[in-house]
Amino acid sequence: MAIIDRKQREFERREEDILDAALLLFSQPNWESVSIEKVAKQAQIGKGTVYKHFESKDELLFKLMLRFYQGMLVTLPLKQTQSLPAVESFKTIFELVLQYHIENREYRYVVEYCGRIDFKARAKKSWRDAFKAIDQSFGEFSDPKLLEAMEKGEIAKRPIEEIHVGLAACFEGAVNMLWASTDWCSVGTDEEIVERIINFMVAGLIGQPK
Amino acid sequence: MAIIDRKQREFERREEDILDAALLLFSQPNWESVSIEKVAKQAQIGKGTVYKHFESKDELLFKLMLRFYQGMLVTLPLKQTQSLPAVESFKTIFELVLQYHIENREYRYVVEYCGRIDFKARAKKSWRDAFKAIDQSFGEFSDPKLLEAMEKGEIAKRPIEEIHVGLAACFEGAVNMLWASTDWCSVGTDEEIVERIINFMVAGLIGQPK
DNA sequence: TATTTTTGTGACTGGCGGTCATAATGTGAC
DNA sequence: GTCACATTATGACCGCCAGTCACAAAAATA
Repeated sequence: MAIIDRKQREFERREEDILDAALLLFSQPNWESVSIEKVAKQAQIGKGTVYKHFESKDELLFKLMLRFYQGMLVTLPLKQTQSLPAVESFKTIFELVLQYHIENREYRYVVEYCGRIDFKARAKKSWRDAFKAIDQSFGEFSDPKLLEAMEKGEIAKRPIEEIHVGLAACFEGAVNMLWASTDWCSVGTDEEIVERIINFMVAGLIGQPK
Repeated sequence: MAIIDRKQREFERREEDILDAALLLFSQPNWESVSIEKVAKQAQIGKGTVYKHFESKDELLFKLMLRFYQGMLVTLPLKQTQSLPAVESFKTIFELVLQYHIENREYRYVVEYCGRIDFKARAKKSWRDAFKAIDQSFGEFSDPKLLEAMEKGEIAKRPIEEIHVGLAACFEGAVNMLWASTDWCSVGTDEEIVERIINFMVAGLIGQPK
């Protein structure tokens, strides 16, 4: 048993090694031309071995994306915002999430790749489920706060889905902006973008009194 | 001269033919596996001929994307919204733009492809300029309305960039949602998404009184 | 040590984007 | 009509990649 455990651990450690090597290469602008063979070389193993751990390049990228979002979920509840008024609390969370994206910019190509329409379309059911679980975590984290804030009249009363969809769209667009900004027509520094987006999101969050 | 003109026209017509053939193939879910050779076959010409018109597959896709946005610019001013109050006018425009995306769903893979971080990173200067010009058209179309609405107190006074960034992010996220919805965990029908997003955007547009 | 099982490997396959020598076509002088 | 020349179209070819698989190396077991 102890042997199986050790082997198991070694196997998993190697998986982490591959992921680390892959992220190192996939964080470079030329990431599209990074082949599995190069990842294998970086991890100092053979190409075939990579396929013992990940059944496709897509799965390797998907696992990296999962690591990114799980890391985000971990950092979120650390900052205690209970004592703040709801709107301030959400503002802090928005800032945290956007900041996390800025600080973990090395994942940008990977995360964007996994957000592509056709990546999603060919994603296996288990991947969709993993993704849904993350979405759900966010919902569980924020929905009680939202409902309470509506009850207290701090934000306009309306179907919670409206806020979900609005914030999700805004986040997605904002992240794309932050991650692409250096390469494309810049729309300002990261800080400027964050500040502007957050003001806009807060306004959308509060909503208009009926 | 007349001959050059005719040849020129024929050449351009063939370019349109290639673009049409390409869109037909690139609008299918398997678009990623569509090679230039298949596009050529669809257009009933040789592979090399395609490269006489477009210096790379990227350029072909870029030209298609331009067609999409130019089409959008054309449809926008058709709907006269001058007489409406600013907020209602913007609401109508939001709806028009989102509707245009829904109705021209066949461009979704192409437009998404050209929005990728690394596509933008390797884009030639002339492509960036073409894109900037489109952005500018949107600005010229909406900025006067925005400033007037601020003056009249219909929306909160603040730097116009805040609205730009917020709306742009929201649009981008919303479009992604609409275009991916069928393939991914659905967040509602197109109509529901549009309605929710628009409410959110309007709230963000109006902003909070200081 | 000998045998079996597990794990690691890189040569190989089919298919891609892009190139380029060559073929096909069109043009204008005579 | 024909011929020399210019223009345009072509697909065989190159280097490269994702993924496979027959086999080699290593580890476990006897």
